[in-house]
Amino acid sequence: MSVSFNIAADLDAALQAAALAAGIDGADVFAPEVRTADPRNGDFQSNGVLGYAKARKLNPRAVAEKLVVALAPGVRDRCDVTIAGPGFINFTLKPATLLAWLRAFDSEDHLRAGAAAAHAGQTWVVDYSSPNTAKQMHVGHLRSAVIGEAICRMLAFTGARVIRDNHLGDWGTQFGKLIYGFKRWADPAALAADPIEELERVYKLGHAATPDDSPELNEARAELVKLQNGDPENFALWKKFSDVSLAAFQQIYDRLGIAFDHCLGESFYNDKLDRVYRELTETVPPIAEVSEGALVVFHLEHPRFKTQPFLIRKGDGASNYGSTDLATALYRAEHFRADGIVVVTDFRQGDHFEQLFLTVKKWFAAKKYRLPELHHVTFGAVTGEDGKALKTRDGGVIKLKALLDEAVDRAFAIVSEKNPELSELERREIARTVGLGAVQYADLSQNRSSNYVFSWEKMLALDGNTAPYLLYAVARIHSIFRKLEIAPSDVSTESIASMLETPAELSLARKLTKFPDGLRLATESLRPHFLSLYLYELAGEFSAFYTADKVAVDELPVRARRLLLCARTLVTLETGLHLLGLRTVTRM
RNA sequence: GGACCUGUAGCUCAAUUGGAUAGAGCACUUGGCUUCGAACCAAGGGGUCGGGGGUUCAAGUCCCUCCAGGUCCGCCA
Repeated sequence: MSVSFNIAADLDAALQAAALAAGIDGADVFAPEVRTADPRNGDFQSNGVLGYAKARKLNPRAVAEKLVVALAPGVRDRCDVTIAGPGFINFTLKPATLLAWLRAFDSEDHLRAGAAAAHAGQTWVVDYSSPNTAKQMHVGHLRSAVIGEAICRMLAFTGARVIRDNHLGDWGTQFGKLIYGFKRWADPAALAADPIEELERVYKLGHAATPDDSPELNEARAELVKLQNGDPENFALWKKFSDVSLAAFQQIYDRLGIAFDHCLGESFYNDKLDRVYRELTETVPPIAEVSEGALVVFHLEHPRFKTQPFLIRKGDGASNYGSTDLATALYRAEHFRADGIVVVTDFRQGDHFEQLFLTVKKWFAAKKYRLPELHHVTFGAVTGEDGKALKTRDGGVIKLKALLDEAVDRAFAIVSEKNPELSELERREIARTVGLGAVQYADLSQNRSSNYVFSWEKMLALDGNTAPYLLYAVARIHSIFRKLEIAPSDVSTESIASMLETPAELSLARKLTKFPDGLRLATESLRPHFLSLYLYELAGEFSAFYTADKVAVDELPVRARRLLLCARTLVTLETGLHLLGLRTVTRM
C-alpha cells in the first residue's frame, strides 16, 4: 500500500476530485478543508462542506453524502468514512493504513524527505541572537537564540536552504566611550583572564567619566570619529573587541547547539548605506524626506506612521539602526537571494520592524527588486515568578553563562538522586543534556508572544510539558531495546509484526501519523510550541501504551509490532527534539 | 493622546489560526509496581474563555466598545 507523508493533503485532494466527479455546482472552487480531528471523531475531518452548502442554500449532509459516494475506491480501502453532525466528513485510518505509514516513515531521513516539499528550493535568512559586542550575553538574549535556532532547524528540515546570520550590534556611539575608557583604564591581566568582563568594566568607567555636555564626552566622540574614519589604532581596538566578544559568545552557542553561517554585524553595512539614502530619495516621489534635519520616512496610509517617522539617518549625518537594517534587507535579498527573511527579536521592536518592512516594500517596488517574505518573529519578556523582570538576588542582570551553569548543576543533582548507580562522568553528561534542554524547552514549549515565567522547579519537573518528561520517554524506549539487545533502527526485527490491535497500540500509532501536522503548524506560523505540544502529547501516548501493553511478550509477532511502535516513537521524539535544538539521551 | 501584546480552572500554560462536549501539568482526592525504568500510568472534582455588544450554519479565536496589566511612539537597538 502506498501512503504519503501528509495524509491530510491526500484526503483533501481526494475530496476535491470527488467533488468534480460528482459534478456538484462550483466544484472547482470547493475547498474541503481537511485537517486533523479530535481523536474522538476520527483521524481527519473535512469542514468545507458546511460553508459551501450554506453559500448555495443546499443541505450540507446531502452534499457530504454525494461527495462520500463519489470518493475514489482507494480512499475507502484506507479509512472508514462517516458523515457526522451538521455535515462534517470524518476519516478514521484503518490499522493496515497506520502500519503502512509507520513502515514507510521509519527514520529521520525518511521523515525529512517527506517534509521537504514545504520549502524545497527556497532560501531563508534567519537573523537571531544578535547581541552587542563588548558585553556579556545575559538572560535577555536567551529567547532569541533558542527560538531562532529552532526556527532554522524546522525550515531546513522542511526543505529550505537556511542562512543563519548573527546581526551583531558592533557599531555605534557606545564604542567612543569604550575606547575612551579602554585607553585609560584597561588592565592587561584582567583582559587576558576574562576579556568581556574587563570591557564591561572599562565601558562603565568610560560612560561615567563622560557625562552629557562635558569636555570628556567630546573626547569620547572624537575617538568614535577616528574609528569611523579608519584610524589604525582605534580600528585595531575595535577589531579586538569584536574578536574577543565572538569567542565568548561562541562558548554559549556551543552549549546551545548553535552555529552561525555569518556574523554580519552593523559595521558590515557601513559602506552600503549611501546607496540606501540615494535610492530612497531619488524615486519620484521620494520615499524618504528630510525632517528636522534627519532623513525620515512617513507612511501616509498608516494611522500612526503617517506622523511617527522612521528615522533612517540622524541629523548629524550619522547612520542609525534604521539605515543599517535597510541595507541589511537589501543585502539579504540581493546577495543571498532570500525568499524569506526572519528576524527574531523581542516584541518591543515591533514598531521599528513594521516601519522597516513598509519602507522595504515601497523601496523594492520602486526599484523593481524581488521582495522576499518578511517576518518579524517577536517574543515576550522573561520574568521571575513575581511577574517582574528576571534579576539576581541583589537586583543585577543574570548572565547567560551563569544561568546555563545553574541549569546543569540542578540537573546533575536530580540525576544523581534518581540514578546514583550511574558513573559520575555519565551523570555529568546527562545533566548537560537535561539541564540545557530544560532551559531551551521551557522557552519553546509555550507560545512565544506571551511573557515567560522562569521557574527552575517547573522546567526541571518530570511531569508535564517539560524536557525531562520527553527525555524520560526517550530513555525508556532505549532501555527496552537495550534489554532485548536489538538496535532501534534494525527494521528487520519488524518484518513479522502482526496487525495493530489494542486501543493503546492504535492510539499511539494514530498519534505518530500526526507528526507532519505538528511540524507544519510550527513551521508555517514560525511558532515552535506547536511542535513541542505534539511531542508532549506523543510522549503521553507512549507512556500510556507502555503501561497498558508489555512490549517484551513471548508471542513474537506481537512483540515485533510493539517494537515497531517503540522504534517509531523514538525516531519521532528524537527528530522532533533535535528540530527544537535539544540533544537527547539514551539513559537518565 | 495613538498603536501593539497579554487577559482561559486556585497557580503555570494549551486549544490546528472560525469547527463538534474548551484541554494538560501543578495542587487536592483515590487506585495501580514479585512483570520491559513508578522520573510513570489510570480515575475524580474544579470554567460567566476579563465585561458588554455584533458578524456567522458555527466564536476562546473575527469586528466594535469598555476594563486591567505590559510595551513602544525623532536622532539607542
